[in-house]
Amino acid sequence: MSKLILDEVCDFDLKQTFECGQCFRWNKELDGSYTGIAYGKVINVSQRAKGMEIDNITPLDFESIWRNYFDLDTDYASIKNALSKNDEVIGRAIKHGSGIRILRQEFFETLISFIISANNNIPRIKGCIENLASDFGEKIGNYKGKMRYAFPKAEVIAELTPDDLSACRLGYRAKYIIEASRQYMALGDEKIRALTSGVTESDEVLAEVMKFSGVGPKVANCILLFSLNKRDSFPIDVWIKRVMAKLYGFDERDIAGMRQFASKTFGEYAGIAQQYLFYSMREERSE
DNA sequence: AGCCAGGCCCAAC
DNA sequence: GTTGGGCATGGC
Repeated sequence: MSKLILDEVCDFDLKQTFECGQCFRWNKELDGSYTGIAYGKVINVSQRAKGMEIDNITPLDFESIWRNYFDLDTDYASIKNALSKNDEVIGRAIKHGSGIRILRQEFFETLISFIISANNNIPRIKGCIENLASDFGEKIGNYKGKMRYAFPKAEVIAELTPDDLSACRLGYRAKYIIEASRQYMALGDEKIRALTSGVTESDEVLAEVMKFSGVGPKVANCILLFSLNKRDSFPIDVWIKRVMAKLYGFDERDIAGMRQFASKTFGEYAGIAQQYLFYSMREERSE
């Protein structure tokens, strides 16, 4: 394990990317760097003037895992330009979170994490997921003085009972994640590959993902956006309802109207636009 | 203390 | 197909 320095990574702000609500296993260190876990690995990332520095990584892992995970081959500058060109409101939202990148997260982890996210708040979601990992995930090793755990495998959660999960404090969601894990196992590798590979149309993937227990329209759209590479997905939660009401004058109950507007205005990048809106709205709250 | 949180399920229209 | 009540837990 060693350090890796990446110069010239554009449009990547660690705080904005890790604290925009898309991921739950990245935590800020005292020095301002972030330590995170994905794909059974733990790395630490520091912001540098023109890029980033990564600790506890191998060059092979960078190429096979992290380049894709951080979406480094996507040109966010051109996406931001395309979005701003047709709509000046989104242009202002982009200024708040111009360094957001949409991570490409693992399917099963994203599925379970966003089932847990329903009617829940981000600090508690993170706590629940850490409980799950430390109770049922494989040990990765010690890093910065703490034992680190991978996200549990589907085959492990599928065999649990709600009682086994009581210490994780999932509340009524425990039964959903057990059932969803069983459904995931029952899908089989081939079907899962079809969903994750990107060959299937968004509508069809959405319908398939919504079959999971505990997954409704909002959670499904998050899974498509944050894991299944469907950047046109537009998750609508309470924060997006608020920001759409405030910036575009929608009635907060008009979900269908918002979805239609997002598709028409933001097109294939609706999900990325959604992240800028979400982040700008939450920034405002914390001021 | 009480409202709220990256909503979903299920029964009743 | 749509609507509304119920829901575990704990952050703020």
